[in-house]
Amino acid sequence: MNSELVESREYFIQGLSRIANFWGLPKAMGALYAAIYLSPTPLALDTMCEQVGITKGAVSTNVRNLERLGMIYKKFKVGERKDYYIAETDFWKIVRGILKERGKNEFNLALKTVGESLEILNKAKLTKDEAELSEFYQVRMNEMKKFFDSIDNLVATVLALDELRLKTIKKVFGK
Amino acid sequence: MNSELVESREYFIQGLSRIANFWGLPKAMGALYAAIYLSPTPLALDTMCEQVGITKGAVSTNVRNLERLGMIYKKFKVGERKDYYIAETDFWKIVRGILKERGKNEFNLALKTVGESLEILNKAKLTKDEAELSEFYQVRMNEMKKFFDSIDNLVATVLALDELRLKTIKKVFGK
DNA sequence: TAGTTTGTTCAGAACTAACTAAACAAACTA
DNA sequence: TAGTTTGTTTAGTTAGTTCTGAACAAACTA
Repeated sequence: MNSELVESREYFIQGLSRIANFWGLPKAMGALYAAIYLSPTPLALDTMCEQVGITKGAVSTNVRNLERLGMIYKKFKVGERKDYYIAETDFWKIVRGILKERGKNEFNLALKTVGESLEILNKAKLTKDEAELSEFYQVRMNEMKKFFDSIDNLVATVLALDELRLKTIKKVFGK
Repeated sequence: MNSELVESREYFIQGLSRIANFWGLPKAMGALYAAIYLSPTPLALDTMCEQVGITKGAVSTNVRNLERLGMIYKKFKVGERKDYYIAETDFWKIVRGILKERGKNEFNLALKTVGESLEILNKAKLTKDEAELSEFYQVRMNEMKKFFDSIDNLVATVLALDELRLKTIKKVFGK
C-alpha cells in the first residue's frame, strides 16, 4: 500500500493512543479504536495486532472493553470463524454511553461518600463547643452534596433528553 | 476532639481520595482538598501532614497543584511564617477552571492530531485505486475533527458565558 | 482422532506515577 | 554567627497498571 496512506494511518493511530493516555485510558484502547475507525471493512484480531503492534492477548482484552463502552461492535461474517469489528461513528452516542456507565458508578460514589459522612455526624453526641464545629462540617458537606446532586441531575437530564429523541444538542453543536 | 467528629472527617477525606483516584488524579490531592475544605480555619502544611497522613514533600507538591487548579488559595497571616490555605467553595468555578486548563491542553492535542493526519493525506500522490481509500480516510478524519471542534466550541461557550457573568447555568442547576 | 484456527485467561515482566526520606534553600531568631 | 522553622526539590522506593508470552479452551477440518 502507498506509504503516505500508511504513514497517515499510523500517525492517526499514534495520536489517538496519546489522547487515550491523556484521559487515563490504556494507550492500546485508543490505538485499536483508531485502527477500526479507519478501516473501510470490518477488522479481525490478527489485522489489529499488525496495525497496532501489540499481542493478541492485549487486543482481546482491550477490544472487549471498547465493546463494553459501545465504541465498537462485532460484525459477524457468515462462513467465517473470525470475529470482525466495526467502529461506532456517532461520537455523541459514545459520550452518552460513557456518561451512562461512568455516571452510575462515580457520581453515585460521590453522593454516597458525602451522605455517609453526614450520617456519622448525625449520630454523634456532642458537647457544647463541639456542636459549633459539627455545624460547620454539616454546612460544608451539604453544600458539596448539593453540587453532586446537580451534576447527577445534569447527566440524567442529558440522557433523558436523548431517550426522548430530542436532537437539540446535536443541532446546536453541529453534528 | 470528639471521636465521631474525627471519624466523620476521616471518612470524608478518605471518600474524596477515592473520588480523585477514580478520575485519575492523585489520591493525596483529593484528601488534601477535603481536609482544607472541612477546616473552619486556614490550614498549614504540618496540620495537613497529620490529618492526611503523608509526608510534607507530598503535601508541598499536591498543594501546589490544587492551587494551580484554583481549588485552594493561600491565606497569609501577619506575623506568621507558615503558609495557610483555604478552600474554594464554588464548585462550578472549580469545574470551569479545570475546563480552562484541560481544554487548552487536551482538546487542542486532539484537534492537532487529526489535523496533521489529514495533512499527510493531502500531500500524498496516489494511484487510482488508492484514491478511494484516501477518500474514506479523509471522510472519517474530518468527521472526527468536526466532533472535536464541537467540543472545543462547547467548552469555549461555557467559559465565555461565565466571563459575561451570565449565571444561567447556576440558576438552572440549582447552585 | 490429531491437527488447525481463533480467541481468552493468567502469571509475570516492564513500565508509570506517586510517595518517602533526606538533602537543600530561604527566611527568620538569638 | 549558628541554630530554628518552614517549604521545595530530588533520588530512590513502592504500588498499581498494562502488556507479553504461553498455556488453555472451543470450534472447526481432514
